[in-house]
Amino acid sequence: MGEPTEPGPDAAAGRGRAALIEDGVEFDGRDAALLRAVDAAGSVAGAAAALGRSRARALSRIEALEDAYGTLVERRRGGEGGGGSRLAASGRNLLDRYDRLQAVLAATAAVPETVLDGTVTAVDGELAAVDTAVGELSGLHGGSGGGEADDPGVDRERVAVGDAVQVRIGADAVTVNDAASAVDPDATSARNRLDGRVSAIDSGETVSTVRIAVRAGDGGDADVEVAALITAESVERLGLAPGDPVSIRWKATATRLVAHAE
Amino acid sequence: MGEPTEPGPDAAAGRGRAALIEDGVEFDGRDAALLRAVDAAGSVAGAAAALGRSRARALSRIEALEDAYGTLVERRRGGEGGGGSRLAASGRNLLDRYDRLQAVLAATAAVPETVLDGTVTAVDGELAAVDTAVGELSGLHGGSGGGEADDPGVDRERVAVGDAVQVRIGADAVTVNDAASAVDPDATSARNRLDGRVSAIDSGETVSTVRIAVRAGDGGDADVEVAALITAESVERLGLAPGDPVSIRWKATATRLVAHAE
DNA sequence: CGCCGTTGTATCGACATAGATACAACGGTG
DNA sequence: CACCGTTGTATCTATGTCGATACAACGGCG
Repeated sequence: MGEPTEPGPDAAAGRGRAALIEDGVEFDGRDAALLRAVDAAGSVAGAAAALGRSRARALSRIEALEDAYGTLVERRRGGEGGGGSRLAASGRNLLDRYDRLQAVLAATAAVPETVLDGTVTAVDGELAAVDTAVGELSGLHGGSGGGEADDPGVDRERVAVGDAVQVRIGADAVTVNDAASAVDPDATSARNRLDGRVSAIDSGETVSTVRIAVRAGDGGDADVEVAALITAESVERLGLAPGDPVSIRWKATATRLVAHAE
Repeated sequence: MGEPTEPGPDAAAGRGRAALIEDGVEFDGRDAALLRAVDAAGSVAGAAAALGRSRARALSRIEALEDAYGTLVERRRGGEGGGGSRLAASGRNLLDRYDRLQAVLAATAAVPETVLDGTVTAVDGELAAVDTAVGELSGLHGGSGGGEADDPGVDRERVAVGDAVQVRIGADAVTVNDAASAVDPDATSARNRLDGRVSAIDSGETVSTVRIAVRAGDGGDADVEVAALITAESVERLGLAPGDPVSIRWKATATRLVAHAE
């Protein structure tokens, strides 16, 4: 218990693919490309040609999507140019939704995460407290809406006291504060707080990954490293350098608990 | 430009499905269920039977996965009980990775987000500044790794000055501070900061969604509402009530820019 | 040595999905 | 009224995936 999993750039590595689901119909990148092509070509026929796909199939695919998502494409036959199709407003919204989902997925692949093993000590609604090597942390469990249609196995929505879980802390959610000028803990909504020392700074073009070594309070374990994504400007402004004592802070609502396999 | 998109609980709604991708091979919920069943049954044959799937197919699927992800299942034939299979450590890691991805996806579906339309005013590496109705915000663009295998259309990785984009702010990344005790801006790495007034509080069991109305500086537009996920305890501690002036703050690295579809 | 249940491997058919093709319907335009 | 390119609709075929089935190889155990 409380064994820290090595954080690292590859902890969240792995590209992914995401799809929206409504009424059992998946909207994936292929569908997004189709809608975009319709928008660009002004007709389903032109879109199918541009994508090298069958026109009849493209049309029936759009109809299948519309059965689940509502009107996506306004089609008109006959008339000027023989007719044509335009993206409906709701179709554009769906594309935006997909793009944002894609952006989130790309971010989780690109953003380092810190993963700590721990055991649940208390559950209060959507929130749970977890005992880890660096002390007690609190985070959200279950997406309360992320039910899996194709994962009828164990329900991994809820956790219970005593469960072994992984605590996932996205590096983009961790705020680094100067240890000296401690912020009044009552003036902010950020709840999880740890003190540590900067152990390494990975400088990117404009964004740096700062690794903070936190003393493992439990037993004589090695230090746990927590990653934080910080703009290079902030690194400069805070004058961060390896060895500096800092205080890190992140919101419980940005912390996810995942039921650990085993 | 600067038109605020209505934030709301359904802004990020929509269930999703995610899959890891390596070497063009997708690892999805079905594969995760298979690996979990192998772990539980101790044999591929037993797992296939438990899932009602073909044993031969299950085995060949595992082989296909192992071609891309490395050894996942340690298989042994002959011997006690005729042989059997165990999940390899790397297989367990892959399952954990998938579960975390799934948790992130479920979270994005459950967590409200605020979406603002804007135009890019400056690009500096992975970071970009965007002009919106509530002033200039900075955020990350592109996942630099979220390339889509099935989306060969426009490259939506990079943005350029002048591009219309959507700024996505996850409610779980927004920190609420008491307006009175302003935090020293130089002591923290959080970069985006806005002042506003609490307009509504959606109290959940232990987590509340606080909506903060921010005056649209640009023109006479209506106020923009930004959502923040806060633990109920923090709401209590800060003594938040509708009408209260607050200061909100979130990290540029937790802000995503999405190229807007026209 | 034979039994047993498993891992390997190969083959066949069912099924779903996609492309290919053909043709009717539509409604501005010349 | 004929022309045109599009939307609808139907049908056939190719392809890939999955289940079903069959059989050889393996190795501990009685």
